[in-house]
Formats: sequence, structure tokens, C-alpha cells
Amino acid sequence: MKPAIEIPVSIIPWIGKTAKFMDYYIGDRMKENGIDISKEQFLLLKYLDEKDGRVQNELAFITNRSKTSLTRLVNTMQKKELVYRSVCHHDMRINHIYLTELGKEVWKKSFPIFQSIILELQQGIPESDLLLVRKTMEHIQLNINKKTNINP
Amino acid sequence: MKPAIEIPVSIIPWIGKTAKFMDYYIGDRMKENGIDISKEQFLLLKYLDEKDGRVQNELAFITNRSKTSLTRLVNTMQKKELVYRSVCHHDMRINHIYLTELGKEVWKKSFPIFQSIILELQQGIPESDLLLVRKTMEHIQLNINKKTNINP
DNA sequence: TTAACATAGTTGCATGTGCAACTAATTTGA
DNA sequence: TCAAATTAGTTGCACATGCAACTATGTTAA
Repeated sequence: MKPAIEIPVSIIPWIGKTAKFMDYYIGDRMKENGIDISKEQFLLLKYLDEKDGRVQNELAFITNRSKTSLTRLVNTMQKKELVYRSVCHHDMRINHIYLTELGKEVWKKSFPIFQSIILELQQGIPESDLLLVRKTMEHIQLNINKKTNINP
Repeated sequence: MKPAIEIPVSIIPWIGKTAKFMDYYIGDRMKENGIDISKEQFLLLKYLDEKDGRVQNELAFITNRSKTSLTRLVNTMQKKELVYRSVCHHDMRINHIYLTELGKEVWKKSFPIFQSIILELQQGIPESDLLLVRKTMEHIQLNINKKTNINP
């Protein structure tokens, strides 16, 4: 029998797996509460509630998505009538994205549920641990940027 | 100006974002090293290297995927000639999945690279922090299972 | 023995993702 | 001023993912 592959105290796979489980869980709980939007769509509602009429490019940047992915996310949400596009008067290349009335409603309904899901997920974890995890996540992201940003 | 949405010391979005960044980074570094397989494919190679000829169902279970997703992952890897299917003699519903010679080669080539990527990502993080993060990830997963497994 | 149930895997449909190549609009610079 | 470069967004292609419905095979129980 070959020994299992050992990686010195690796947390990387744990993070990926936990993120995946969290996504499933969030999706299930949302559906249970009659909210039929994906986590990605939820996030876009969040950023638009914060500031409506953002430009697609900006949304792609703050959600860390490719512009392709964002185009399609907006397509989907437009079909569901959660958001609408509006071409910029000053620069016809640009689309501003706005929440529809339905989009606003869905956001208002889903936000408290999302918040309670987060509390469920973190239940029983001391605040000091939460802070340390967050710090470590930041550290990993810094390690990535250090290697990636060759052009400043 | 509306205040940003506050969630009491939430790490959930951090975990998701970090996982996403890690995935991009792992993909990029793999490609840099001439290895053209996704993280998912890599993981399957890992489990098959550990024990060849596993059943599709088993692979779906240990990788936390739907059987649909696994079917398609195997399809893709079969096209690339990394693995092959073999119908079980005792039960014709079952497929055993085996590594091809190419699959074994790719695994041998990619594993050390993967390992070094992990070290890069964790660089500068004290071991005690790594252990605490892992413990917290386990805690979150337990919180999820507690709610999910209504039928034991 | 054979009808009912259970299991393994595949397929259709919907979603999300990125890269490269593309279109259309705007800015820049010689 | 007008060709070249830049920018915003879309589209084709490839991959990953899940649910529900389906096929094929195997098991069980009346």
C-alpha cells in the first residue's frame, strides 16, 4: 500500500473544500427561503444596492470576475428582470447597470437571510479565531499578489 | 451615501474570495509549467494515483461532486487520454477508472509543482496559524453538517 | 419467479467561468 | 485631421457544476 501524499501542514485544500461546502449550503438555504438567485447574483445585487448604476467594468473588477463572466451574469439577471442596462450618454461603449424594482425587493428579502446564514456558519467559533483566519486569508492573498503583479 | 453593509466579523466572504484567488493562481502556475490540466483533473489524478481503478461513484464521493459532474470530468480526461473506463465484470453498471501511462506521467510531473505552489501560498504564515485555520475550517464544515444531516 | 425497488451512470437543461478574437466607440498622436 | 492605439462590451469555444429525468442493470420480496 502506497502512503497517502503528505504536504507539510497544508491548509490550501481545506480552504477550497470549505468554500465549496459553504456555497452549497448558502444556495440550499436561499432556496429554502424561496429565493431563487445564485450567490453570484446575490453579490451583484449587493454592490448595486450599495451604489446603483455602476459600470459593467467596475462590477467585474470589484467582484473579481472576467468581463465575459460579468456580461453573462448581467444577461441572466436581465432575463430575470432583476437589473437593466442603460447605455451611457457620454460614452456609448459603456453600460450602466441598475436595479429594477424587483431587484431591490429581492435584495431586501435576501440580505437578512444571507446574514443569518453567515452567523450559522460561524457559530461557536471564538472571535479571536475569526480575526486570525481573516488575517491569514489576507496573507495568502498578499502572497499571490506578490508573485502575480510583476507590472505595477 | 449609504453605509456599506456590515456583517459582524464575517470571514465567510474572505474564505470564498481566497479560494477563488488560489484557484486562479494554481491554474496559472500549472500552465506556466506546461501542465494543461485543471485543478479538478489534478485532484482526480491524485486519487487515482493513491488507488487506481476506483469506481466512479467512489470518486464522486471523495471529491464531493455530483455523479453528473464526475461523469463529465472523466469524459474530458478520457478525451485527453489521461484515464480510461473499464466496465466491472461482476456488475455491469459499474465503471472502474484507471490511469493511462500518460495520466501517470502527468501526475508525476504535476505533483511536485503543486506542492511547491502550496508552499508559496503559505509562505510566511506561522505553523500555529495554519493549524488554527485548519481547525476553523473543520468547525465550519461541522456547522454545515449539523444543519444538513437531518437523516443520520 | 417476477414485479417492485435500488443503484450506477448518462443526458438535457440551466448556470457560471475564462481566454482569445471580435465589434464598436473613443482617445491619442504625428 | 485622420490613422493607430485603447477601451467596453460581446461572442465562440472549452470547461465545470447540479438537478431532474432517463437507461440499464442488479437486488429483493411477495
